[in-house]
Amino acid sequence: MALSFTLAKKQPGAEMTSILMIDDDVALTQLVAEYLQLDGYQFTAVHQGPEGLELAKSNAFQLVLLDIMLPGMDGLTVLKQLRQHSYCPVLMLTARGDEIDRVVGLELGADDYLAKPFSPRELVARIKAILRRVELVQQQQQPQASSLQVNQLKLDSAKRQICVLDNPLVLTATEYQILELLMRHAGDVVSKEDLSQLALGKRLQLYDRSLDMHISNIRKKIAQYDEGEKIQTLRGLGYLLLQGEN
Amino acid sequence: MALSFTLAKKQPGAEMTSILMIDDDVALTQLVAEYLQLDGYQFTAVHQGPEGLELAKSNAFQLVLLDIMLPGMDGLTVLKQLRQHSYCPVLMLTARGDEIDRVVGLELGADDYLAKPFSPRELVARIKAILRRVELVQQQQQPQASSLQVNQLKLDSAKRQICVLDNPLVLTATEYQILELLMRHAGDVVSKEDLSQLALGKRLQLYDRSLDMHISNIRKKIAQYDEGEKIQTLRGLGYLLLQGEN
DNA sequence: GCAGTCCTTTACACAACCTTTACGTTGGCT
DNA sequence: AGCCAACGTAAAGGTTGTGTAAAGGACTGC
Repeated sequence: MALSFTLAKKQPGAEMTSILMIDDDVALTQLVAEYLQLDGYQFTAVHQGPEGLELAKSNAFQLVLLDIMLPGMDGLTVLKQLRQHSYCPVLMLTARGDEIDRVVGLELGADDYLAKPFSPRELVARIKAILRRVELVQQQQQPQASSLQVNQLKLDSAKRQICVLDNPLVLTATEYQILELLMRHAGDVVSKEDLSQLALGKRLQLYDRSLDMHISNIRKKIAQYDEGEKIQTLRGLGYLLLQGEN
Repeated sequence: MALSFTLAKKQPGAEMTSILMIDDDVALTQLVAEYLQLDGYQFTAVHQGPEGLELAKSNAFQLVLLDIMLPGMDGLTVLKQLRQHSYCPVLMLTARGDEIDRVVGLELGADDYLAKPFSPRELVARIKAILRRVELVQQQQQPQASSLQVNQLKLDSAKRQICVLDNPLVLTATEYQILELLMRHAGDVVSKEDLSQLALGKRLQLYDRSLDMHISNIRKKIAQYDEGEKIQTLRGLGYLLLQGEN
């Protein structure tokens, strides 16, 4: 028998963001529960691997906090099995300095990691970063305007071309991706982390300057035709293409 | 997030693109259902081989997602039997690193493969790539202008001849096909993958340089008569015949 | 068989590209 | 002011994709 799925309608705002935590440390999960509920998240905690895996696989959660040191089923195993079914974002919780787990975890498809002990504030910040990025990605999957204009910049995504004052820019594939992202979010700050993951396809590492170089090169190319059109830097936050009058 | 999603419009009144998924993993089919419906596709899932085969044979679907590991009837068997009746495009879903299934599948006429676990984003991208290519093929089967001119190049498809500054080029069948494709899409980037599938009739493999050689030979032949008329390379993207003034 | 034609593979050179390095500058902080 | 982390960018380094000659196969017609 053929099953046809109809899409459950998602009301904006009606649905809370649900977070699942898989960690055997009950006291810790209670602490985290308090903080996340204060921030308006729906929170669920389980203390065993298999149980957590089942819940995570249900795709009922927008994010999973996964402890690596778990009794019974190892956290990395949980992650590996989860990844067979779901791309639900996972934030790993590792013992301090456990470099190996961290690397393996990221390779298995974790979205971020956080070393224990962590401050609740930092946890919330990481969670927000992941969720914001997921939303960016989903936005990118939506059909997008094939052409748009920001000040003197004109984007033609069918031709993969960006023009400044009607002069086509000669951009590399990466430069094009970065500039397109900035244009599609003109007026918003785009963080370096987001740019790196979406355009370069890798997490931003400490002392990684390659994104800065791409921005530098894009600026140089734009400046050939228009000295006024500038990518703004917001120190510590990211980059911004100003929308509207200069 | 906005609830109302606009569909990527094809022709007015054209029916929706229907996709059939044959996979025993119910949770996975539900996840895929959500994503594809968000993208405006009509989606149907079945969990058994024979049932899927029947549906696929009905030609009611523009594309079939086919899991290789199926209980009852093996995915490769389904594919083989489907190919006796239909040329409906098939995207195989294989276990990671299952090289053998992949190769056999492509030989049996699958259009692409995707290793599990995959990200919904990647799945959508692959689907779009296949559908775009299918559209290109159908476009080619339509009656097309029997002659057209791009800069100094003149195509006479009745004679299967292409002239540069009125000098007929001596092209092999493959070279003619490639150049015709580029001319009919002058001004657009044509990916190496598309060129390979449409002109050479095979998927582009890693380290496969034969397309490069054909391009090289075509360039040489064109250059005999006109040094200015050039096939442009867009690194990592494909080739392009510039339309209009040089 | 053999020659001819065509497609593909191999091999090497090169160019484009991305990243890293290194050093200079800026801007927020105490 | 002085410090320090973040940023700008030129130059060097490493990687990858492309150009192309030449060799290797596959096929055809004689």
